[in-house]
Amino acid sequence: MLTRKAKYALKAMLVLARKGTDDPVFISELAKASGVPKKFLELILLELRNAGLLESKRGKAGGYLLGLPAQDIMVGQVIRAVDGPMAPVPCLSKTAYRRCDDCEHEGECGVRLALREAYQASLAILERTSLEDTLEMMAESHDTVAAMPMYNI
Amino acid sequence: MLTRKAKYALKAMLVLARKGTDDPVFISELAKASGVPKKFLELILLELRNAGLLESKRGKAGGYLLGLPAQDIMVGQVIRAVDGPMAPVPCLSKTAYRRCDDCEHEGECGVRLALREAYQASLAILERTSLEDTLEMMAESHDTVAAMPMYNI
DNA sequence: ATATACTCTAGTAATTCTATCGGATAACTT
DNA sequence: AAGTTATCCGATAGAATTACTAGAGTATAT
Repeated sequence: MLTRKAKYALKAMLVLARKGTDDPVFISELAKASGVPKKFLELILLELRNAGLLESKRGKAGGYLLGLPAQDIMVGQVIRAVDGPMAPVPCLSKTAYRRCDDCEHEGECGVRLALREAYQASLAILERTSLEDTLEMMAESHDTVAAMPMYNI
Repeated sequence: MLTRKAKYALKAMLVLARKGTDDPVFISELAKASGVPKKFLELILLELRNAGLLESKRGKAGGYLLGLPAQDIMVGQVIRAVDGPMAPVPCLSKTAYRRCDDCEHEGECGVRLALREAYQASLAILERTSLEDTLEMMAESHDTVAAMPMYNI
């Protein structure tokens, strides 16, 4: 399960991506728009900024804005920035590889092999789905709903 | 990240699958073979049994054995049995669907759409990869290692 | 009977998650 | 220069989850 933190991060990033402006947005505004507790969001935005996904401006008229174009920020990057590595076992992680302390022959580790393909498939998609792509899916799904016949007039 | 519990569950199930016998195996034996703390394993095996993936025999000469043929037990089932639903957000879960309390229009929820494909891809693989398949992969990877030229004679 | 092995309910220490507090720092305004 | 506004950041705290462990109970083979 995704942590609340990662969920909040995605929400906030999507709000910023949809806004599409070059003017920074206040945390308070983002908090309201995304429904995330302001103080918690502060923390999250800071982490996203330290990961290079956001830029910030301090002082009056400060706030946050995307650090890259929305099509260059991948869903996987956002999750990884706040939740850490996504791999089901450390020995499958690309960004934070670590040997499992409990298995001696990694090459033949059943758990690793059982999860490997599933993880790779999921990762491939998370690493090529951008915020922009997500916005498009949102627009489409909205159209779909709107295009559905209204029987209950 | 997979919990240790799920990892232990997979390990134990794989030991049983490899054994391939119809005689029950002691928890203590299983604990030694899989490197899982015995008391903890007890708990895990019980859950796997309650999920129908294992059968048990009580009393002297008791123990555990697979409840189904190894090709009919899927990696995803094992994980779900001990860790609960695998979906990144409850509104994507097939087995434990729940509306997210924080998003009102589910159809247009960005988080849901951002994760949907990746989750489906991963799930599809976890639900069609059996213990038997995993054993085969283990054997293959073992062969591969063994077949590698030995330069350091 | 009795020894053996699973069953099952609690409990617990450690860690992680989900925030919140409060003050420091930066920048804009007047 | 002073005041206002907003981010920065370290510390903290309660709740939930994880990873076990204890111990009493129950079934079964011999």
